[in-house]
Amino acid sequence: MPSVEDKALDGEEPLEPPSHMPTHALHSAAFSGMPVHVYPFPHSLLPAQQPRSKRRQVKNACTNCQKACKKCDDARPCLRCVKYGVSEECVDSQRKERKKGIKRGPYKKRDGKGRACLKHGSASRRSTDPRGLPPRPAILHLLASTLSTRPLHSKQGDSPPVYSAQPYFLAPVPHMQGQLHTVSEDESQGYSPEGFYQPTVITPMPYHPHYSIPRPDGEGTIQSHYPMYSTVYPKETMGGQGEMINNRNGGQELVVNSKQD
DNA sequence: AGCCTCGGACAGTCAACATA
DNA sequence: ATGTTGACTGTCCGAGGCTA
Repeated sequence: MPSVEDKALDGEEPLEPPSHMPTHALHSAAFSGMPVHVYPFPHSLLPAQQPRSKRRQVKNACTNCQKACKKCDDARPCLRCVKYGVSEECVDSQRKERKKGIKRGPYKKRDGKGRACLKHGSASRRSTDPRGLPPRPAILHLLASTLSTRPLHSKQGDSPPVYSAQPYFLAPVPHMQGQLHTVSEDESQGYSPEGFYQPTVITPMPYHPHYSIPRPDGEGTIQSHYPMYSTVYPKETMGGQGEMINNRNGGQELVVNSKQD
């Protein structure tokens, strides 16, 4: 069973998916002047052809994560090592040299239908809905900073991390029910019979790439470039070693010394 | 509940091969 | 020279077991 903290690290399920339509709104809002409630969109009702976001792998996991077969990240120390207080052991694993000179048989010709490689056929698997449903337009994507989840990519020296949006839908407050966009029979196939507004995409707020953690000496906080995970870091992991630097995102971050003399 | 282990699916890489 | 293919290698999901 994956532990809760691994889930938190993974950010795969930022919110517990409701068993059916949610009964309470996350919060209220106004959309196009209309009062609405914002609900997390039930995963079970997400269009099946919506691709499950492709698993993204880091280029090089640290030795600890590699050993534990757990998700690593590009930062050093990685989140997992920081969490377990082994930041100083968080080093890139060595990659073996690729074998060379291996002879290959003749190639199978493609018959003009996409890639022959079925082993990597995730794209074709995702492209069609098993129910034959037409593609649905995007459901409203709202990204609240407190609900933001995991980076699609996050790499030191790379562009700032991009975070995926959690799908939400807007529903009118109860007295507005009569103004619902009603989903046609065709549209509703495989989806909630309950109405929701015409799919609308709100551009996500840019992810704020910093979070604060208390300094070990109690003097203020430290800004780092990880998302705000639910995990609570043990105090000893900060250890007092390391130094504060200004990062390129305009904040400060703690650089942990890998070795102490 | 949290942590550890580990089998195996998945993803990325890149050299061999094909072709313009 | 450039594109394609597929073998190779690494990552990490997810299930099961163990411990506190």
